[in-house]
Amino acid sequence: MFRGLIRKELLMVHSILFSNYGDPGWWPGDTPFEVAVGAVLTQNTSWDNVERAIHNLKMKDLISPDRIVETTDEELVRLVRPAGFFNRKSIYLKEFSRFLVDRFSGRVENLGSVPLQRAREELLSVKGIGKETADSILCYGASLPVLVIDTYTWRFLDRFLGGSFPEGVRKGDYDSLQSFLMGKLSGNALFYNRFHALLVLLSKDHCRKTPTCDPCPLSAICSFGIEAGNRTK
DNA sequence: AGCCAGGCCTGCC
DNA sequence: GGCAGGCATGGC
Repeated sequence: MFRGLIRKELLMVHSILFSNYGDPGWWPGDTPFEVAVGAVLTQNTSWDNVERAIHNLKMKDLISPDRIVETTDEELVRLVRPAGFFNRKSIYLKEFSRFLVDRFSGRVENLGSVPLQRAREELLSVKGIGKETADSILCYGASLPVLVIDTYTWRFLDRFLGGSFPEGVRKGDYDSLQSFLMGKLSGNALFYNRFHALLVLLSKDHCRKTPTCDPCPLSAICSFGIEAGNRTK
């Protein structure tokens, strides 16, 4: 049977998680460009490995689109290596940097100078920038009102709803889940920022392969937690 | 030892 | 327009 998911319930999730975790203060990074670099490097990669790569770039003063553009591919590959997929990611970073310099004066913040949908499309035209990476750059780098969808978001929702998805949302369909959640939440940039970040914190603590629902802050309203609770009684 | 981690591109069909 | 296969490191 289909379990509904309404605005009120989603706001409750946010409220509970915010009380539990506080303001996540995302995304880690000293500058918007560093946030964007992290978004590219973390593709299918643990954050620990990304930090090593960012550290390497910082040591060479390369957290700057102008500097990355003028760096040799060999050097970039060497520095990005700890983040994995280094042959691709080094190219992605350079393509993104060139795009940013050419189109937005090298400033991630300037993505907000054009209509949001337009900025997203332009980002998606860059090789190596897919939907999640584009939205991460827009939300966490440029502080624009976009909700990031990632594997944590899917896993949370799957568990929370007990294996089903809302009407119109199909598993793996990024745009459908994003428009569903943003339509329900109708939040501002800060709200979307926090909502996604809080879901990641929750998922890392509780929504793993072998879920640890006790003491999950959502156990009272999550269908998976309720089932687990019932089983133990 | 093998699986996993905040994807994305390419080449098939 | 969906779907496998490839990409690669470091931690557990």
